[in-house]
Amino acid sequence: MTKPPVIDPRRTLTLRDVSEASGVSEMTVSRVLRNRGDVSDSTRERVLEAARTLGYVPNKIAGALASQRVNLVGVIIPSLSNMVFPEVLTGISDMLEDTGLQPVVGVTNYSPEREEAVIYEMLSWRPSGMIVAGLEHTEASRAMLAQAGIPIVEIMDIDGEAVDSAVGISHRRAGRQMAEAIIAAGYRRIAFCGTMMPYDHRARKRLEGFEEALAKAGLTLADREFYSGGSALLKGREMTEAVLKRTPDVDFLYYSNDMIGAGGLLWCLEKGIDVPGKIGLAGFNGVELLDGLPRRLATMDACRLEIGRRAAEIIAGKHDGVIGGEVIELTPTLQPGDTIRR
Amino acid sequence: MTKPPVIDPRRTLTLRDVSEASGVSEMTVSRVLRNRGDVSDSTRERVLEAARTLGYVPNKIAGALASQRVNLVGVIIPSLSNMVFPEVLTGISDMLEDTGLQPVVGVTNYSPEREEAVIYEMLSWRPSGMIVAGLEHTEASRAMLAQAGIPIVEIMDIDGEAVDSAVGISHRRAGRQMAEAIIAAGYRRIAFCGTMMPYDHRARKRLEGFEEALAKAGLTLADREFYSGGSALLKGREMTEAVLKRTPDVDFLYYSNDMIGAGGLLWCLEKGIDVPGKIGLAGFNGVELLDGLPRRLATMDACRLEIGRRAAEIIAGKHDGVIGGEVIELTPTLQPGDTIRR
DNA sequence: ATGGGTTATGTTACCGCTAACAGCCATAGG
DNA sequence: CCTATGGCTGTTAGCGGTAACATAACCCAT
Repeated sequence: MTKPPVIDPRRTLTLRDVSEASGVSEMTVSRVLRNRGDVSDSTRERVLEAARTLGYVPNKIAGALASQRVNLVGVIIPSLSNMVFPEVLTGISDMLEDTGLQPVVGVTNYSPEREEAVIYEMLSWRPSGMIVAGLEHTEASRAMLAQAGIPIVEIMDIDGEAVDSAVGISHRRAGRQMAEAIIAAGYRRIAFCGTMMPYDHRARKRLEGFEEALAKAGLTLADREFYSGGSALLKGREMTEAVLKRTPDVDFLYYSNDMIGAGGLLWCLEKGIDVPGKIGLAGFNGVELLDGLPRRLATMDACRLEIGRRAAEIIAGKHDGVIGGEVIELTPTLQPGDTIRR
Repeated sequence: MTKPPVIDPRRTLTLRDVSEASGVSEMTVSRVLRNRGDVSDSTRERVLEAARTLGYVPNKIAGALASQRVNLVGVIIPSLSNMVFPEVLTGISDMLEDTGLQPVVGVTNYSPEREEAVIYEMLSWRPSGMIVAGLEHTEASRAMLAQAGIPIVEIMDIDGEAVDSAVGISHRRAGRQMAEAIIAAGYRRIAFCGTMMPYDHRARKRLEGFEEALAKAGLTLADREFYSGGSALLKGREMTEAVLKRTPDVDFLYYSNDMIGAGGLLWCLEKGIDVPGKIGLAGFNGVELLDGLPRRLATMDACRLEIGRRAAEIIAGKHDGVIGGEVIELTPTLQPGDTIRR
């Protein structure tokens, strides 16, 4: 004796429900809903009508399993509160807009272990491609990405070895370039303020490039100060005050990002310090926020939107023919603003 | 004659590969990898070893289809560049941390149509729950959410009708409360600066509540100014200047968010305007940025972290027993800062 | 030896959809 | 008239896992 068919009114609908409601096979319904193959107009109408009135939402899990196709692109970034990454995401979304591909974001909080877990989780959904911030990953992460058999694009940074493709700028060069501009402007007692996070490799590379250029000019950092956590704007103030108290003859402050730079700028202006006469300031990133500040902070644009676009392009382009292994270096432009002497 | 088994070294691995490599059935491998059921230590060892050396990553698509379980929670927000939403996300992630649930973010850019599309897309992956910002959705969106048979939590706002559960604050009440504080401080010529986005319902409700309270005191807005797009800090400056030029006797400016409020504050301080003596200022949100400003802007905390946490809690809690229909009202606290007379 | 209870592993039948192919009908051409 | 062609629809066999049940091996108490 078979169980009576219990019809649960709240169970989720399947193709079969739509097929029964419209009197055609499941396959035809599937074709209609995906706009595939030939279906007569009258049938299409009936199917769409049925799907609409039932409120049918296809099950992509089943679809993806059957078709071996997943329209997702994994995007792995260290943080959302940095403002840099949302902007990269915007670039990615823009470019993916009408490719049928969909970005899915994972956040690592600058932790390599967390990154490894997020990569594993993402790959287990078999995305069509992955975009990962940075070139530094655990051994296992690199192996997983390399094995995945999908296009991988590492973004933001190109100073290092890419698993597959890469789009970014050279942070080492960016640091160097800024140092050269500062030295050319006549500053000599130069200090650095930045993040202490051990895993912010890009900030580290900028500082390395910066010190490299200083060394070439026979200079060394006059002072340095690090922070972690808290309101970046406030930290910028505090660090600036600390450095100037400890090393009063400093004549330039290089910040590892614009937010703390802005804090420093506000503090200097409040104290009536002559910027850029007595002290020059520079940050990094070119954040929109700066437009509203009393004075334009010197900075370097990190090409965030462009990085997102190009990365997405690589993924979308590879959708069919797999090529792989491109490295695209973008060149940030130095925006001297009003905080470096001319 | 059968085809010779072509072993593609780059094809993605399946349970079968691990099972063959370790000499047990696929089922046992599955059990090991999910820590389910009884497996002897020696077998477990062998299986894990095999999986590790092969670099096997499970296929969650297949797993989800078979088990009818998906460990994803859809989170739908209007924007990532608002700083409010990343913070809500942080609250959600924190709370979901060790529930095995994973947030997946979708962005609507404040467009109801886009929201509808994103909801459809998300539901097609059959998530375990959905967290959606706001109470205003298209007819179709509401229907889809209601039909989905999963816990739905609408966040940020509670002034309206929820599909299922809701966690947020009353923006109408928040606006009213701020107006009352301003009036109590003796200000009378009060103007408003805010976003023009037609779909920022929460800003609208705050303004409605604000005007309501003004009316009760026999007052009306002395002026109003709207913006859209661009650097909020800069827009804050521009709007402030515009209002004060057009209506010089204004003695208070209420901003729809802290960023434009901060711009206004910086502008006033630069112009040497006495704040809060001649002009009072207030914003909304309690963003971290404010800590670094020369003066603390009056604002109201929107309970963003708490909202994220509570929403996640509802989703996670319902994982088993479905209850539904809770509405949690959080109460924002007014932070008078230094820009309202006392 | 028998039976009952563990513990550890294997077998079977799907989950909901789609690729690939098969079939059917009408029309057009020979 | 028959066959070729193309448009439309249906059938079959998985995709890669997991739930549920079946089985085997071993233990101990009877």
